[in-house]
Amino acid sequence: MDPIQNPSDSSSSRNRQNPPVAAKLVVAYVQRLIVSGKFKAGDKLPPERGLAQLIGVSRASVRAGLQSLAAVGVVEARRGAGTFVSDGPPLLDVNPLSLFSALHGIPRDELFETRRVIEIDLAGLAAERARGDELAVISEEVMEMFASVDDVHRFLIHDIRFHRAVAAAARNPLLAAIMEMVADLFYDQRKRTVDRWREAPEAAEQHRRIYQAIRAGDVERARREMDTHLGWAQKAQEIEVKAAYHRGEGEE
Amino acid sequence: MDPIQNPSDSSSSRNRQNPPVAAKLVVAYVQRLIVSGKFKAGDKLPPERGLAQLIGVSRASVRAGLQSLAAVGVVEARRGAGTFVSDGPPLLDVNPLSLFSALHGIPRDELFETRRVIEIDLAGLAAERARGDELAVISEEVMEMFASVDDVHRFLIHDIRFHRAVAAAARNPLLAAIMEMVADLFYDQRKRTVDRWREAPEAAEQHRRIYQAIRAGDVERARREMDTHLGWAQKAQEIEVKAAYHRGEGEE
DNA sequence: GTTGAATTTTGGACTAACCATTACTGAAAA
DNA sequence: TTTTCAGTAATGGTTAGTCCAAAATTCAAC
Repeated sequence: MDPIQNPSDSSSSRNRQNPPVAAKLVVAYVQRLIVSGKFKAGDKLPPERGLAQLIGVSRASVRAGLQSLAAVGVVEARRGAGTFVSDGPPLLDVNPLSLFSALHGIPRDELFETRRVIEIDLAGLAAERARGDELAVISEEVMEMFASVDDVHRFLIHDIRFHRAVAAAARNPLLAAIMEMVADLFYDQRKRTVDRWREAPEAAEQHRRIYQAIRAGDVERARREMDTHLGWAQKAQEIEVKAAYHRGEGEE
Repeated sequence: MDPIQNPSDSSSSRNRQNPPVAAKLVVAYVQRLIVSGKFKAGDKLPPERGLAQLIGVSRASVRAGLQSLAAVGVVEARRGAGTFVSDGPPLLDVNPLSLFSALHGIPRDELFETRRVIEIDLAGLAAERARGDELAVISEEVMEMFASVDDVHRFLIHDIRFHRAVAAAARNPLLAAIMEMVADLFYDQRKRTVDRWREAPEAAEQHRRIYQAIRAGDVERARREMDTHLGWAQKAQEIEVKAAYHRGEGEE
């Protein structure tokens, strides 16, 4: 057995108290292999039992470490198959922002403010950088929105995809990931509060304007249209929530 | 040993409700109690053994669930004391963005671009909203920076705190949390690449300018100064990294 | 009343199993 | 030879029990 586990925690992050260190070895281990490039996105990492032996801890600790990595979306476990380095959208499992908002009672407008900060710049960058294929994706989503003004659920899906497509066109995956985290909160809530929606045509129109500004490469206009759209969406959602509340659906 | 496992026993009294996962029950359980307000920030939640019985899963599963919540900073466990709902700075344990950048090979300038998007707005908001005590904290950090231009490590600490103080003054905890995630990437690297640094006085001066703009409530100037500062910092870091590389320290 | 040593509580870790799903292997069928 | 499919191995998910170490609590001694 390992009586002493030399806590040479030279890695990044704040060095917590040394004593309760064991499962963090696993996190550090996997983290190092990812950063050093030995594990790339999509790769399958060694089975838990193997990792346990490699690192010198119990399988339970390996699982604890992998659990942490999975919670922040770095890793993804598939029963029977293995544990893989996350490939696609790097999103958090337990969206911490949602808990965060619940804990600190963040008002809706602060959340919207955050979204505006990020998405306005995203729109501006998209106007600068979008290529033909990226524009095509964006415009398709607008088209689909117009085609589904009567089906709120379907509309929302294309709404999400539109913003995601704009983020992709901005060519900054990091910003895109952040946007998705934040935007998650809203769509999640809207799925519950909205069933009928009279404003869909107006929303589609606003998205169309954003698209045209991006297509024209007009950075300022793209930012402005996105700003307008999000401001409008904020008010719209406030009304929705109030209505839902009055219908007795509350917040839960 | 038992040759046959007799799975047809099917005393499905409390059988697995869902084939997929059961540890998520724990996450859902705690999550619900937080959202519903039964657990507030700082509260101590039931001991693992108790939770296990309450929810009806093994203690190992409880630990798995809490591990996930701890990884995203919702909960905090203190050995011997208990597990508490996170109170103070709500930051992630692992910082997924750091892994994200490693995985997708995000170039430094994209990271800086992200930081600029967020921090410029943060500076603008701070200029709008900062109160006296918040201004005091910011100015103190600038002061400390001037006082430690010869001690790079100490300087960096106050650099971090300055940006954090600005974020606090912007009164948007969500944006602040995001900024910290992104900023982490840089400070983490700089701690390794920088040992001597001739530019500290210039950096301190730039921070001073940002502070004064915020204090004056001049939104546009605050944004401009922050923009300038981050652009300068980006170039400075590029030079540092090259120098470190030439010294043979590489990237790792 | 304060101190300080036992005792209890509680999270951290380990072991040793079993289960459920997925992936793999290889022989029979086409 | 190729396809199919049952059997087997690999692998993550779960459980139970045990021990450890740090923190909190209790309570006797001063």
